[in-house]
Amino acid sequence: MSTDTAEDKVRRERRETILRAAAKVFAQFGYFRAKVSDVARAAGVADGTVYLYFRNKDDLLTSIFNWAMEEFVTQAREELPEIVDPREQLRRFAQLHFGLIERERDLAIVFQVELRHSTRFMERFSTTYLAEYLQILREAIEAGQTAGVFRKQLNSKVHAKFLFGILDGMATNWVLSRKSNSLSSMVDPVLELFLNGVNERHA
Amino acid sequence: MSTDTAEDKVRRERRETILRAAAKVFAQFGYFRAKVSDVARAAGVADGTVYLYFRNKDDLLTSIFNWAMEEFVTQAREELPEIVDPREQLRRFAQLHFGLIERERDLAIVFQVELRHSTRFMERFSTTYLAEYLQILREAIEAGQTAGVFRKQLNSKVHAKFLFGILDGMATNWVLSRKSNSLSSMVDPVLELFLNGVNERHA
Amino acid sequence: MSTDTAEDKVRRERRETILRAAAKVFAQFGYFRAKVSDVARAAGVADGTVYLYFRNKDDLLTSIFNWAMEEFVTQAREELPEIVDPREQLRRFAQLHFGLIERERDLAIVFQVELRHSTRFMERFSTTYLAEYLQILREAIEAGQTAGVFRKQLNSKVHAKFLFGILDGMATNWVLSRKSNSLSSMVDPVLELFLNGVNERHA
Amino acid sequence: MSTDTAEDKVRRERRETILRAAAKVFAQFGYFRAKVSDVARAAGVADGTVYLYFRNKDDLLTSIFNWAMEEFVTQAREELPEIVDPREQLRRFAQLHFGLIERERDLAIVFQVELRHSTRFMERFSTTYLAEYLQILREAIEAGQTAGVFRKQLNSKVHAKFLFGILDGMATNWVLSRKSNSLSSMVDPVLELFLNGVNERHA
DNA sequence: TATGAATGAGTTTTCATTCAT
DNA sequence: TATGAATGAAAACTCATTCAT
Repeated sequence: MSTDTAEDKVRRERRETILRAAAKVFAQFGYFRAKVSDVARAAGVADGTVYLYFRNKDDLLTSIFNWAMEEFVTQAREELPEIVDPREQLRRFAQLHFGLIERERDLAIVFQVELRHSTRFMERFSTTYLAEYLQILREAIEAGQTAGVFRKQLNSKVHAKFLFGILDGMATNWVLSRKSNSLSSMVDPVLELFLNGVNERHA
Repeated sequence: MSTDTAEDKVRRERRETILRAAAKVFAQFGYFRAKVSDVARAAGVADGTVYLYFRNKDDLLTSIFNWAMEEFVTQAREELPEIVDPREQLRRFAQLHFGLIERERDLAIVFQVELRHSTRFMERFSTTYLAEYLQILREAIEAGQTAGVFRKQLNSKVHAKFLFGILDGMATNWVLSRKSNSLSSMVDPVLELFLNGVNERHA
Repeated sequence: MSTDTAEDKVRRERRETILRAAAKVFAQFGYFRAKVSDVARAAGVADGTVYLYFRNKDDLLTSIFNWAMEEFVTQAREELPEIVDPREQLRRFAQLHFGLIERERDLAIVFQVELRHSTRFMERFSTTYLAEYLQILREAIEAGQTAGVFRKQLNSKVHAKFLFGILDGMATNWVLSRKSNSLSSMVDPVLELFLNGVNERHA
Repeated sequence: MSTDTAEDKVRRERRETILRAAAKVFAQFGYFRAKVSDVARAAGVADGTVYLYFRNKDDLLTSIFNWAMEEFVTQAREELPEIVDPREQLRRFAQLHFGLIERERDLAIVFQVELRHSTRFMERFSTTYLAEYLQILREAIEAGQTAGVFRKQLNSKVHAKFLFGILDGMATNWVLSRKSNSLSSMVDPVLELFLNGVNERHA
């Protein structure tokens, strides 16, 4: 407790300021076209200050990634267990996913677009957060199979990937399209499609 | 016709050599990390020669994009009309999509990963080829609705996007994952899911 | 006198702490590669504190230089007059020189290596301390000539430079070599050579 | 033969132009204060061109070092065997040393001053060229001992170091002093001192 | 048409120094 | 006096593009 001083707080806040500025600038220009000095200016600090909080330009990207993923996975792990119906779990999961994307558009652009061209990020993503993401989906699907609402013979791992693919693809589309009609409003149609696809009645 | 001399042919072939080299190099290093001289070396020509066939580095990317999209759309426009069942049209469409991705892995990496971080490309893609892609899907869906095999009340435009989202997302996953179990083999499960989702029986 | 308060003493001591830290750090990394913050850390003070005692990084180097030279020249000026034989004066001088180098290895590295690349330092060194150093040697040589133990026709100024050149060169070698067998033990062989070279018997 | 084309020659000459420019600029400003763009300007080429011939700034320094040392050692190895009297061999060696220093003042400044603060260079120098330099001196001294003109009991290795120390020290002094009265003219006095010091008559 | 050496604009990163606390 | 976070100037190095051959 006593270790979290006022100075620590100031430090944490400034770090987040720079991180949000980086997300904004990377979202606007793309990671490679963005200059560190753009980030600094957007954060209202001197160029050198960025390097007091982050090792280098690359570390900014990594940190955005970790920040966003942790927020999402933590939230999902907290909320979902409270929901009984597996179908509603999946719906809630999609809402969380799309909600975060909508709330943090800059982060989302970076995440959906900029991070994808880095093998390193993608490998790390695949083995850590994505694995966790898919695991959460899989648990819900298997719960649904156990509960008799999803067809038993479908491969929960494959269908978890399907659902991720759909949600991720739509997120990318939304992020890349200017018009920006609500992404959240797509949750119900998408889930309807998916749930129809896996529904027990259609064995 | 008579203007398409042997020299023109040589020129066209060398252009394609460079383009394939660019796809390979961009796929390996990423667009921004790839050097024009890497492309030149991979193509077996001098650095300057690249500029005799392409305006600049950016033009290489644009050209890869157009080349790949044209091949795909042309093929789809040719083959699909010959298929009667709208469900088989969709399946064939997915096969074409995944087949191209598998056959031209370098192109696919560039297309799925590198092109995505360019707003300019994505805007252009959205308004031209993607529009055409979605239009093809939409026509098949509407044909299915007319034929009474797909639910009438579903929004053909939205569901075309769904299917694109799923296919595109899976293509990205396949491209980014090392393991590379067949992508084509996923066509049937994916289509099963989608067709179940839109099937008339599940109104 | 009464102005030399306890506070002054604290100040003087802290100044020396920083100076020794600077010598150590410069010796280890070289002046240009050494950071002021390295010096501060080695001295156990904050970066800013260094600037309360020294104008800038350069002033640290200048101050090391003056400190070392003053100690040496003062000592030589005190001890040598008490020695009668000019040959023993030269021997004692060499002992003082090598003894200081051995005792203050960090200072010596800075002095022998780091200071040499600065024209400014070397000019200042040449016109002040080196001049004094050579003057001391010259006086001993001339005393030897008067006493009839050194050849009269040799140029005392030139031979003072010779001896400095030998001693300085050996000091540099010792400083740069890892092995570090005693430098002091070289005093006698060196002096034997030099004294043979200038001995009256070989006119 | 046929491999040394006109292009190779142009390349070699341009490399040397840049190397000489680097020596000049490093000599004037010191290695750390000199900018690569200063070197480029002095050589009459663009900044980037420097990097077509040298890996980095450091490589410029290394290359100056190798160039100078190779020229000296080669020349010494060629000329000395033709001289019979070991005393004249030493004298000729000193003339070559001082002659090179005088002829290539920029190189000499870099060599005597700039290179000395680099542990890396000094280690390399000590184990390669300096070792060869000392070996040449040692052979001459031992030849003198065999011929009965130098005292047998003196340690040839130690005295080779002495002579190097004297010559190197004088070279450094000459290089650092503006006045620049001839360095070559010091060869005879220095050698007189040294030869007197090692002369057989003074056992 | 093909070449590849030369160019020089552009960007990340470091670190001496300052100054509010 | 002491601190150390913030500053921003400065420089090495890269690489897309040009152009003389």
